[in-house]
Amino acid sequence: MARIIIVEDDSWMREELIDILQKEGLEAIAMTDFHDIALQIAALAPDLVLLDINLPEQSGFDICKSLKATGIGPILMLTSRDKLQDELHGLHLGADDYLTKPCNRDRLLARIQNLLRRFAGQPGLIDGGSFSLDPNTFTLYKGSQSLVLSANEGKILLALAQNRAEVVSKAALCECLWGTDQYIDENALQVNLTRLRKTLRQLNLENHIETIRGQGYRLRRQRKP
Amino acid sequence: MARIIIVEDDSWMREELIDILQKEGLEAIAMTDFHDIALQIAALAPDLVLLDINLPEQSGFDICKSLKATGIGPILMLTSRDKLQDELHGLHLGADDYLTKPCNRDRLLARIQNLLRRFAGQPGLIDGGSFSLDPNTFTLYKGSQSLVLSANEGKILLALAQNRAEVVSKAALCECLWGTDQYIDENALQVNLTRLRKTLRQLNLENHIETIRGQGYRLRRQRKP
DNA sequence: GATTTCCCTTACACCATCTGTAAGTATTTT
DNA sequence: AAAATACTTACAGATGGTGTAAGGGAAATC
Repeated sequence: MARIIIVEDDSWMREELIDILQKEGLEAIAMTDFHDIALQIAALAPDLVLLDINLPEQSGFDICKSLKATGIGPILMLTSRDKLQDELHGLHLGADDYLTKPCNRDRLLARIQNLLRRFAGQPGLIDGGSFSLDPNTFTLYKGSQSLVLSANEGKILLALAQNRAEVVSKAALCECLWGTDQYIDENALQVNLTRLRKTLRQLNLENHIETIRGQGYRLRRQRKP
Repeated sequence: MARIIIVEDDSWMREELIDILQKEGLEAIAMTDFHDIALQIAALAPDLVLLDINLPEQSGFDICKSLKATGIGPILMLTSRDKLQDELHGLHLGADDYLTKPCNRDRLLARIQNLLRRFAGQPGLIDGGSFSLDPNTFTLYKGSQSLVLSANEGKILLALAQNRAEVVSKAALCECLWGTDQYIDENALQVNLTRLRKTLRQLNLENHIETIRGQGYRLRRQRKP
C-alpha cells in the first residue's frame, strides 16, 4: 500500500484529501507546516508527497527543495488556480507534477497513480552492458533503438542482467518464469531462450547470452565499457 | 527528428557528443557557455537539453534553473563521477535525469530516448470529466483504478474527450479510426463504440457516452466537477 | 571414432486479444 | 404501424505469446 504524506494547513482541505486518499486504499498521513518538516517527512519514507505551496511558515517550494535534497520520491504540488502563473516557475524547479486547487478528485488520484507508477520503477534501467532494460515494462534499449520484450523474454533477460557476468542456472531461470510451485520443462525454457536470442538479434545483439554447459547461462561481458 | 542542445565547454567531449547523437539521427546543436544562454536555448525549442554541470561562466545548475523557469523540456545533466556526491542535491532540484562522465555511449542514448519518450506525452493526461486518459498509451484512469484500452477504443474515447460536451459526428470518429483514405463502415464504428462502452463499465463509467440521434456522440458532462 | 549427453532449432497446436462483417434486436421518430 | 436509426451479439480471420514434441547439432566421454 502506498504511503502518501499530505502537507496542508487548511484543515478543511486536509480532511478532504485524507478522505479521498483513504477511500482509495492509500495510506494517508497529514502534517501541518512546521520547522524541519522535511526531515520528519523523509523519516517516514513516503511513496509520494502531496505538498501545498501556500503555507504560513515557509513556502512549499522550500520544503520541496529540502525534500529533493534528501532524495525523497515524487512530489505533487498543489496550488490555487489564481496564483498559478506566479508560482509555476517555482514548481518546475522541484516538483514532479503540480495541480491547481480546487481539483477534481479523480484527476488528483490519476496524477497520484501516475506518479507512483512512474517512480515505482526506480532506480530505473538495468544496465546490461551493451544494452539497457526497463525491468517494469521489459523495454529493451540499445542506442536509439528500443523494443518491448514479451513477458517470458523479459523475465529471462532481467534475471541474466541482474547477475551480469555470473552464471544463472536453468533451475533459477525456470523459477523466474514460472515460480517455485510450478515446474514446466527445461525444454520450454530452452525454447524461450532461443526466442529471446532471436529477438536480441533484431537489435544486433548477437552472441550476448553465453551457454555454460551443464551449469546454465550468463550474459557475455560487453565489448566496450 | 528530435532536437537536442548540448551545453559543454570541453571541445573534445563536445565533438564526441555531437558525433554520438548525429549518428543516431538526432539533431544535435552544441553551445558553449555564455551569458543569457538559457534564453537562447529556449528560443531553439529543443526536445532535450544535455547540460554539463562544470562550466566556467556559471554553474550548470543555474542554467538548469533558468531553463526550467522558461518551461523548457527535459534536461539531462552530465557530471564527473568524482564530483557526483557534491552536486547530486543540485541535480535533483532541476534536472530530469543525470549521468556521470565518462559515460557509456549506449547508456547515454538510452537515457536520452527515455527522456524523450517520457516528455513526448506532455502536456499529459486528457481530462474526461470523471476520468482521465493518457493519449499516448490509451491508459484510462479513474480513481486509483486504471486499464489500457485497445487502439480503437482509445481513439474513439480520445476524440470524444478532446471535444468534451461537444457532439462528435460519426464521420469524424470514423476518420479517427481509419483515416480519410479508407472508409470502412459506420456499423464497424458502432461495434467499436459498444465495445468501448462495455470496457468503460469495468471502471463503473456507465452512460458516459451519449447518443445524439442523427448527429453523433458526445461525452456526458461529469456529475461533480 | 562411436556413443552418450546436453543443447539448439523448428514446426505445431492452443489460447487470448483485437478486429471487421453480418445478421438480428431494440429504440426512437414519423 | 412503419420506417429510420441505434444497438447487441455471434462469427471468423489475424496476430502474438506460449508449451509441447520431435529431430538436428555440438560437445564431452568412453
